[in-house]
Amino acid sequence: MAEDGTSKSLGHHEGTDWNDAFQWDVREDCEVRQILDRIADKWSLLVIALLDDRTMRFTELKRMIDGVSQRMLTVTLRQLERDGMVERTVHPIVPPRVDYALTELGRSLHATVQSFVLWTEQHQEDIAEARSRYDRDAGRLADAETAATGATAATAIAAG
Amino acid sequence: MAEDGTSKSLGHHEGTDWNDAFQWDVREDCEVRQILDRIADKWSLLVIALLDDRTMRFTELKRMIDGVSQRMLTVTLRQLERDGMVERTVHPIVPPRVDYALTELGRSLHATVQSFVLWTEQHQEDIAEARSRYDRDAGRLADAETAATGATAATAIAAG
DNA sequence: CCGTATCCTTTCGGATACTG
DNA sequence: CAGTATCCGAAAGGATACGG
Repeated sequence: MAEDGTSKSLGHHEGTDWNDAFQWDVREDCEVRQILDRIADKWSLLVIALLDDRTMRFTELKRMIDGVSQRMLTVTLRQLERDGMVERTVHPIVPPRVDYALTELGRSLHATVQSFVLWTEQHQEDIAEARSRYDRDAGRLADAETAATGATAATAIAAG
Repeated sequence: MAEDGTSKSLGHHEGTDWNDAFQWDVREDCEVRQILDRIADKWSLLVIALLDDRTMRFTELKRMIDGVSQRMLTVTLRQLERDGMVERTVHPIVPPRVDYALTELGRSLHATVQSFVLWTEQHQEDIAEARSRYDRDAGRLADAETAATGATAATAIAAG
């Protein structure tokens, strides 16, 4: 493993190859972060997923997601509309009818979302297993580390 | 792995193509949702991204992300460790040294994350543009819809 | 039917202080 | 260095009531 502490600064992009020198702009104002926080929130991905199938009305979406409150569905749809992901069509009839559809931008995101969901489906058992293991072993390091430090504290003195 | 067929009500439609009959398990207890909420939170993706490059220590991560508080970095790392995404190695020396590395599971996620980030980078201008447009036109529907409903309210009566 | 407005609870997350 | 514990403000999000 790498012993040296050659920490590279992430403030600027130099390497363009993601596999070699992978680095984001990790700052708070990074746009990738902003956008990701938006579309990866509690409901957005579900809305995108459902709308990729077909155009839907407000009540349809609300019924199909059915954990969502009226307020949050409205907020989510407004955000997605603002980001240019969904298009909102109001039909001026007496019982109002509003249709929501994905834009081209929204459809292009769906392909990526799909791969994400696929990964999750493929690995959910691994994760569940890892969690069980972790929860079962909780508290094991109290013993282990006390013994370890007691044995090596006098011999292993590292420089700050 | 994952050759179940018991817990999912997803895959039993004849149209297994995502483009045709796309549907998730949209419920609250959907595991895809659970996992997605975990890894798509404020810091997890950044940690995964940085650790894919190489093994890092706690302070290194803290310095490179540098918007994160000590508390949140610890919480994030514990969650990722619990989910089997990162491995934590404690060296029993006097100034404690703890290394964090991605597991195989974590590395497999990185590929997907990468495509996600790529999409965001490619479309961030479109999104910024859409937002400007939306914000500029805020309030336009007050006039438009008032006029529209006023003209059509008497004639358009739709059934419930 | 499709929202908006308000209230209120829960959660997130930073600041700080302390431990080994 | 690498945490843990506690406090507290901010934000997310549900419930409800009301409006067009």
